[in-house]
Amino acid sequence: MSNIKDVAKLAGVSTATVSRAMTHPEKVSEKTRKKVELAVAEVGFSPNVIARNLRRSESKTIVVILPDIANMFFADIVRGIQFIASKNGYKVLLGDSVHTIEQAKSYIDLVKTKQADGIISLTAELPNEVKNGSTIPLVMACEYFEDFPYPTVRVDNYVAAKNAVDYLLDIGHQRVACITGPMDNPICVARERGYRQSLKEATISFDAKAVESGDFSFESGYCAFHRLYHQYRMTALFCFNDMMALGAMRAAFEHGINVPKQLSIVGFDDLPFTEYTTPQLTTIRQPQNKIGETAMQTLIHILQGKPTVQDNVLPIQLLVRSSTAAP
Amino acid sequence: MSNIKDVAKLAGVSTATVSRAMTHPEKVSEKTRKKVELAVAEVGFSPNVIARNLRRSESKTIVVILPDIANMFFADIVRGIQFIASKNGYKVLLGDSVHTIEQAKSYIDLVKTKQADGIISLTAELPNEVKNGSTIPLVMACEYFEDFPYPTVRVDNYVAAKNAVDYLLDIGHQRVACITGPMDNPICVARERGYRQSLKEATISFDAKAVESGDFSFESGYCAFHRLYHQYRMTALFCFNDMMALGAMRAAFEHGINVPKQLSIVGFDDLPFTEYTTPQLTTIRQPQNKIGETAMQTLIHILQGKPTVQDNVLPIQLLVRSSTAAP
DNA sequence: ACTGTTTATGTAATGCATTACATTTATTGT
DNA sequence: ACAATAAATGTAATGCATTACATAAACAGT
Repeated sequence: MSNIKDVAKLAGVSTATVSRAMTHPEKVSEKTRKKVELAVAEVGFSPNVIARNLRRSESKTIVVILPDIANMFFADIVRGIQFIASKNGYKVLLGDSVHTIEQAKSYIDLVKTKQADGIISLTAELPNEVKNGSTIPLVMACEYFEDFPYPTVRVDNYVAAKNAVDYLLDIGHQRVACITGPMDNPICVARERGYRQSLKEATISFDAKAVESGDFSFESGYCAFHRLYHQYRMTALFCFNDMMALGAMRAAFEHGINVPKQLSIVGFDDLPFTEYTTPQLTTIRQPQNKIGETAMQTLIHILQGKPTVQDNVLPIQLLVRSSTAAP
Repeated sequence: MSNIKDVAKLAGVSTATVSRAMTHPEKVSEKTRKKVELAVAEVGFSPNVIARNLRRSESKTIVVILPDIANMFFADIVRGIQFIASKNGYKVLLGDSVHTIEQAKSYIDLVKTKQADGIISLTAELPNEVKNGSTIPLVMACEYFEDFPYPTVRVDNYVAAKNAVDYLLDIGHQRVACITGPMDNPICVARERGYRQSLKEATISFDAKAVESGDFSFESGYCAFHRLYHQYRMTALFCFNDMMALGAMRAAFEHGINVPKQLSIVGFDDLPFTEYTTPQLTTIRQPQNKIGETAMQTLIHILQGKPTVQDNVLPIQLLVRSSTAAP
């Protein structure tokens, strides 16, 4: 492979001029630029980015840590990240932490070893050294935790959950059950608050029997439904994510319960295939793409030393489809 | 950040010794190694990988080009790739080409500029310079095309399709329709051959009215079903992928056709959520994870200059679930 | 004790582009 | 036409780890 010296020799100029001609064309005379361009084309030169990175001590690469690459929810977030990243000359390294802090750490180390400039984390399962604050350029998307020292991009989970339940109450439901996620997750805590607040405002008293928790998986939704079925007579069910909603829907189907005629179900996330299920799932749409874009934009600002918004809260949207109806 | 010189000074040895102590510990005396390790810990040194990469002119990074990051089908392939990659000290850069050759090219350029060591492509939408053969270390997974000059990892699409249709015929179907993908795709050509061969062996004559083509999307499956419905009386339907199968299922549902009682449907791919649909989809499982692992392993072999298998064909599996039944 | 080998360590070149600083060339003003 | 300023280009140091080669130290054999 040819290097900058070859070009310099061929063009009859110094390497400095070649470098300038390529990266700061305005600092070089028209004539020389032409000569250099010609020489570049002639030898088919493209700069060794590793050498450049070494010199500039930056990598123009960012790492996205996500807990599970197979989770559809992240696909559009990653897309948004990539869109803004490539627009700004950044590459995106995808790090599947498989829900382990150790893996996450290995990705964070890429920043320490100058292989990456910053991190966008889609999981709160991070090493403590990071959680407690560090100098690493990091943006958190979706997840977050108390006293978080990094910029965050997320939706208002409280409001989202409240909207969903408000809607169910609005169309006439009185007995609204709920399948939550793991309650050590701040997101879930916020959603549960929304659920409770909505009931409260409708002067419906909270019933612990109406709430079961899952772990965001289809199976856990399926099981939670069975538990609910035996302890609470509901006409509507709000699930903290779509996978659990689908699990519940399956369970309902097996009990011979018609959705939405006998039971309305609302999910959360708007996974890409929820409109392909039968019935199509009513759900809360998170602006995944926008979340990704905002996170990347924020990270770029950090890397450029610009001021950043510490807490980006993006709007959600209730998508009413055919899994809900009046009781 | 500390560098190797700091460590060398603190340990009272040369930088060469520090480097050796870290990368080839056996070439250094017990005593010195201890000293170096101590010094490394003391200053919190981790080698600047960019500098190392520059020296070694390798990046220990590979790029996965995929046509659509939001397509679930690729998730497990990427996982398999990442598993083997990280086992071997490689990082994985994910490149969403958004079905454009231009984007693909920009990822391939990463190899030319030494930012990546090789490519795994999950799409055949590649620039011609690559298609016609080049010196770039590249492995193709799933897709392929005629006279392909790179190692390939794939399933036998002919056999897979034949298995699927054989199964439908075995359980008693006589009128088996088919929704194909784009017929300029070698994969689809192979699958169609399988479909035809299966019919032929059962002495059922091929009927062009029984075949409609889609573009692998849910919508195209939905539309193709409508067309088929009006031109062919089928009791079973084989779709070239799961998304189209789901689209067809929805269309059937809207026609009041019960699946599987009145119509059996078979998909292809085994997307992660096909077991969560109602009814659960009978489909051909591709060993996605294994495909990814094999592709990465093959790429590593190429990078190490070892001999490689040119065409890796992995076994498929027919998953009989509840979208199929005897007519 | 002395030569011949191993083994350990150091020296310095290398990979390549970038950029501060120095020098040369071109332009402007009088 | 000459000084003064601006613009263009060159020189060489820099980022950092690696490794071929050179030297020094340790060990083995007689």
